[in-house]
Amino acid sequence: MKTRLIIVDVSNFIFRAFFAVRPLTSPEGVPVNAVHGVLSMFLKILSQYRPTHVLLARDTSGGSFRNEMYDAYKANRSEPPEDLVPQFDLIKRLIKEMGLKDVADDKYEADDIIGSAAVQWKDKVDEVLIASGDKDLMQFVGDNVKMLDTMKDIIYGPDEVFTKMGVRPDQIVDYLSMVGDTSDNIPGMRGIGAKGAAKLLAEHDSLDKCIEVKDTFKGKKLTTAFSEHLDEGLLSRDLIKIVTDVDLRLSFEDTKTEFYPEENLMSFLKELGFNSMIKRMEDLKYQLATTENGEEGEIASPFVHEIVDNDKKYESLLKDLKKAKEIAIQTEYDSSDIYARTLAGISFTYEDMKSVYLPMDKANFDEVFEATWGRDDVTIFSEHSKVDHSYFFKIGKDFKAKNLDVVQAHYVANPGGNHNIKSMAQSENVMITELDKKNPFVTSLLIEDASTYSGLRSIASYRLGVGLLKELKEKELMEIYEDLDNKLIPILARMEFEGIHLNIEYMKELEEDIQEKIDSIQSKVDSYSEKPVNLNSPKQVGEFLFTELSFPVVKKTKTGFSTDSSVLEELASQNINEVPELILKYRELSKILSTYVKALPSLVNKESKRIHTIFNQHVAQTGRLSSVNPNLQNIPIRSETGRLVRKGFIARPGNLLLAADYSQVELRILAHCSEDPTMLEAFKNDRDIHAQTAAEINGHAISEVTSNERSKAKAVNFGLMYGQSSFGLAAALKISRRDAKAYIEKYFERFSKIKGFLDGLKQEAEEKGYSQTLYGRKRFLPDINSQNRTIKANAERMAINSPIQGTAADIIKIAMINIDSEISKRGLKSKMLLQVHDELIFEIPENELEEMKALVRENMEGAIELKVPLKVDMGIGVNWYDLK
DNA sequence: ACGCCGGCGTAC
DNA sequence: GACGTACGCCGGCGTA
Repeated sequence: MKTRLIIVDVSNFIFRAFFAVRPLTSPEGVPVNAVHGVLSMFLKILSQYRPTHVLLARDTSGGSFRNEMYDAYKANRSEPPEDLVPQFDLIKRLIKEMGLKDVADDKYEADDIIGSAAVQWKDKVDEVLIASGDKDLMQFVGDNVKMLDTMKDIIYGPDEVFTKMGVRPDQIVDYLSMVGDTSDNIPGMRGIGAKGAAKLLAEHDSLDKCIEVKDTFKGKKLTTAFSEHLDEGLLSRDLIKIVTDVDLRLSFEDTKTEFYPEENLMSFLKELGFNSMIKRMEDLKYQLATTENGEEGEIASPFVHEIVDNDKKYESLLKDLKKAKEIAIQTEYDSSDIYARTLAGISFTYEDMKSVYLPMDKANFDEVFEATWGRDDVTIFSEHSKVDHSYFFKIGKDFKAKNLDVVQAHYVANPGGNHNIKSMAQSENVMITELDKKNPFVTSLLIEDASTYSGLRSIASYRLGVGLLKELKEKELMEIYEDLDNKLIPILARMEFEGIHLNIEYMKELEEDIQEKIDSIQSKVDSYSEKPVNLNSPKQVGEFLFTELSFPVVKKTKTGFSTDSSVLEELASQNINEVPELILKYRELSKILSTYVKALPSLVNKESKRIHTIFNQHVAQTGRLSSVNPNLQNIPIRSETGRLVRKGFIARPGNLLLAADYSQVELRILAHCSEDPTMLEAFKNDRDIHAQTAAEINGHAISEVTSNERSKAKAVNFGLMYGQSSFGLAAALKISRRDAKAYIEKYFERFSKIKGFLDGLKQEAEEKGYSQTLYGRKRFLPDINSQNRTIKANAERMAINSPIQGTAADIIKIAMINIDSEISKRGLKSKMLLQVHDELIFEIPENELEEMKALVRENMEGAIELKVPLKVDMGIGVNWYDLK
């Protein structure tokens, strides 16, 4: 077995861990986040990089000989943060309990210990890995010495060092001597930067050689650097140079690592409250035990990745698949193009720790399908089942198996979490640390790498799937997953697959029209300025308005003057000149041009000639969908110019577009939940809700409400669902804070049940730690009991908004599911194309119009029974613009 | 050259 | 500090 020594820069680990891990305290109230982070990194090193020997290098609290050499050495370092200080001793104890060997020395820094160990022991071992983020240590990289960045999972050998730094490892000292190192307050040579240093060393090889020929240098910067700052360079070099003959007081053999978590360690972890770490330890023990007999010259991995490369293996895979009740499947496509992609390979996991990779050229897809997705007595765990669904639509296959999409399930169980496979594996203790974040196409990989890459993912899905089934049940979220989100997956796949037609010629014309207007505005603005102003740059606009033209500053952002539309409107109202108004117009037009008119045509699919957005169902924390590439949920409608973009979205010949949108769905949900009699009554009688609100507040009849009164009431109706304060309302309505406050008070007097309901939402969230929709979808709000007022207030607004927004999202999901099933039951040709939160858009053959209108209305209005009716408005047209 | 972030603006 | 949920463009800045 190959031997591998890993030397860990503990100090570097501690600081990185402290800042990377959120604050955490032990049951006794001691901060322990850095301890947790460091332990996590140790475990990762042990499980992922399988060292046979480990040495931990520590700093001591006092300075080193370098401080005697140079007063300012590390002078820019501040004291360690208060919360970190008590953790140093805990980490020392952790190292002891883990049985790891560490070295520290009063006179030297961790770097010197690392350098000494690397140099003194490198011939005794096959490979040395230095685990640190410190560039300085790259000077030791050589044939069998490498740097390991555990945060990024990158190993730097000589070539990688050259790629990253532009110099060879043996030039690193000279390189840093010239460039300097701000983190250690090492001056370097003023006037020489990264590029310059790399160039000099490429030409002259070393700093000494550069000094020999410095008189031939051209250019002021370079000659000054070598005449005036050479001393700093030489001092820097002495500081950077790492000592390699420190007496380590222990032998290479002493660092041999046999890691068996013992009772003392476990009880220490319990003291710290690291319960999940205990499970990771067990896993690690299991992994280490199962892989002790790695092959000669190999570093062992606990996972087995098989490749199906002959008929016998293929037949045996099919046999195994047919028997399995739970299969994790990782499909690998050759492209992200929904029409062009084909399946390149599949990785299967049906027993723990093992994957089987099937390159599709070795397989009969129909047979594979029948053994897996085509069965109704199997559960399939996978990472992106929507993609598989749309692929099966394309090739005409019927997905019958029970589907557990681990991303979607993880989202339902933890809507605020991160759902990429690597972070899920980490947070769910699945212990697959070998995963990396990249998502290459397997067609760009060697088959061995493809099988490992894909196989790790199928293994992760398998382990995640098993855990998530349990978690969904425990959190009472199984119904949300099964009845809503999971059922929606194939429907979204179908919508994405259908896409929507874009009239490219029209977009081209619109582009020219708008560009012309923009150019004319730009030239008008330029006449007010000495130099041309890039109106797309808030920085330049700010300097132009507030410095050159001396407009009064309205508000600031953290980087400078604010120039947003509210500021520009304020400036425009001062009637000083036309510039603020011109900029407002410019902003509006350039937004439409760049984000929509120019961008959309480039996203038309070559083959289908349509735009295929991707609907994400695991992003918005309330349960809403989101739409990307492009986002078809924010196509302009409010301004007329923007609205013209909608004319570009057209129906197929012989078809019409039908838009059906819920009227005031969120306010109806609010009325239902709060049971406010006035509001219930207004909706039951289908009154104009905002006018009715205004009538109530102002104490007169609905017929006497002015448009100003109505818009005030509308602003409050919306604002209160977002948890808006009087401050926010005042800003929105441009009225005084006092008036806004009085208005809100009057509102709550008149709608007293609403106040009680909203307060109840906050209180419930405080007690339970989460908010909930009518259907039971949860959003966890860990900040709801924060001591920090701002953070708590934020969480409170989420506690108010999420149940309302989330219930609306649940309702439209149900409508979509029912409509889809009704369309297929009746064999209609109509297609659901888009969802825009409270609106569905269909493409309908003309002869199905009346039937579809009735069907859509019935299923949208009937999606849920509330104490008020749900109301749907419809529009029909040949393009999206006309749907009003 | 590329990636990330802030500012801004679009939708519901 | 102050209005919830998203996505994407651009400029500017740092190399994460």
